[in-house]
Amino acid sequence: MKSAIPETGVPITQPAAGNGSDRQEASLHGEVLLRLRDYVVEGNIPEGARVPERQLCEMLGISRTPLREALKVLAAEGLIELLPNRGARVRQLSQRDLEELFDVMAGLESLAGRLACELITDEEIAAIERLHYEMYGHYLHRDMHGYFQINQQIHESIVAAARNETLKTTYANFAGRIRRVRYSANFARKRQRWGEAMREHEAILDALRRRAASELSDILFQHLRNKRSAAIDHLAEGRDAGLETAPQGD
Amino acid sequence: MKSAIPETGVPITQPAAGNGSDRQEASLHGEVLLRLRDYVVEGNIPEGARVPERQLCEMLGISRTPLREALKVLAAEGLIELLPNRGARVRQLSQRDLEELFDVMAGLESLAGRLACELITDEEIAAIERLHYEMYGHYLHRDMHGYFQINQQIHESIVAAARNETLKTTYANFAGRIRRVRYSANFARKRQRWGEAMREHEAILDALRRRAASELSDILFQHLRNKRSAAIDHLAEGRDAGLETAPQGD
DNA sequence: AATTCAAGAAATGAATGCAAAATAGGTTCT
DNA sequence: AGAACCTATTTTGCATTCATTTCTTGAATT
Repeated sequence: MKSAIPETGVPITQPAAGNGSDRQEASLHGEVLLRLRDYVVEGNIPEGARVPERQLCEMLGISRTPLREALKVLAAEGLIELLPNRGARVRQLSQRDLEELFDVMAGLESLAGRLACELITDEEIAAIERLHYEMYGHYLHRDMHGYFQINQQIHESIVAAARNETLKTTYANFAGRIRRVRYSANFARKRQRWGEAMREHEAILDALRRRAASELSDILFQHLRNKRSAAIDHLAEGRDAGLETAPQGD
Repeated sequence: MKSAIPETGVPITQPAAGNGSDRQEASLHGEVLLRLRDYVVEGNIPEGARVPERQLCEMLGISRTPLREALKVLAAEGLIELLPNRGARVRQLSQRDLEELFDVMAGLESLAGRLACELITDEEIAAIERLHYEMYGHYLHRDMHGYFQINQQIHESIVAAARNETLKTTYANFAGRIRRVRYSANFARKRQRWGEAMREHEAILDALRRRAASELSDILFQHLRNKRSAAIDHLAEGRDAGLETAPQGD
């Protein structure tokens, strides 16, 4: 059979039992939504692959009703797409889609920086500085993975400093959509681009210290724009080489 | 007796039959989603009011399954909230929520302006200029309603000029969330603020003509920020005066 | 008279059932 | 042999049904 889905079937026994994150959802639908979202975001289903309801139901140990509700929400979030009478597919992002998503992310981070300048505390800045130096260490050791993680923490700290939950949620949504690509995009960085990124980060910190809102906004946008280029280039190469993440199974 | 919903019950007979907008949704769920979203955005249900499923089902002439799917999506969009075992309520926006939403809108428009500078054509700018002068006419005649409409068209034109469908969709989503407030916020404009807004619009056009991305980004953000202040002030007054829940009827 | 409690009614959350559409498989025709 | 067509199976979309939970209402108690 053509099950595009690995049978990581862990039925929902207790709702959100014992996980650290503050997932409050008590309803089955909410639980399914969270699990499915993670499942898709983490790339467990190949891009463009069909997602048969029945199989997911069995995997999650629920009936189709709450599953279908969750699918509708995920579709609204842009993670999957629903083909009329043909079920759900994991959304396949075209190059243009990625460009658009990266630009929106850039806009959101740019906004976050602007807002952060208004209320950020010296302590928060100090925390970001510490992250920055930690990241610098990873840079020096050419530890790409560590660098990537800290990098993400820095950007998240800036978003958090914006003190805008709506922004944070929206940012998280978009981040989820491009997560896989983002990851590989970071690995795609050439040495040269890596050095650039470090310098940009220093400029970000500098602007943040001075609470220079407009300037920080510009720098962040440009920084993300550069990331976008790297990511798109990388993806284009990958796809040209024929390793598009194809619908496994045929 | 406690039906918060006016019985504007027009059952769904033909799916999206004969409406001009390109609502393609062939599925019942999609149709319900579009109708319900409009219904809520247009303020037909008072803020904070319960949205009984049964009543909506009768109103739309459908069963609960597709309705509940639509409600889940609307909740994900932030238009309504779902209380476990207690049904759906139209989301009531706190002052803080509004501030956050306005700021995110400001960020999105700011981004739109920045992106627009990259590819906008002279014709598009000319079109916006025409709108601007038309709006100026409304301003001179103190025609608030006309002014408001053109104003919105201008902002939408800028978003369109950004050539980013993802941004456009996201923008539309947030615009829907604050639509009611936005409207009354515009009416709240004092003469003085109105004049300011006109000047800001001129600055926007100027920056756009020069394709000055960063500058336009700043101006747009500030412009929306000022709108935000007006709106929040207005709302605060209204709520203090006790007229919180809203327009229903017209 | 007010409060508390309880039983019935109603509404929600989820599962099941049914009709229509799509897919797969085999057959026929060129 | 290959393409087109027709039928059987699967899958989807929606309605209906069932089980809990919440709300209502009325009676009993203090």
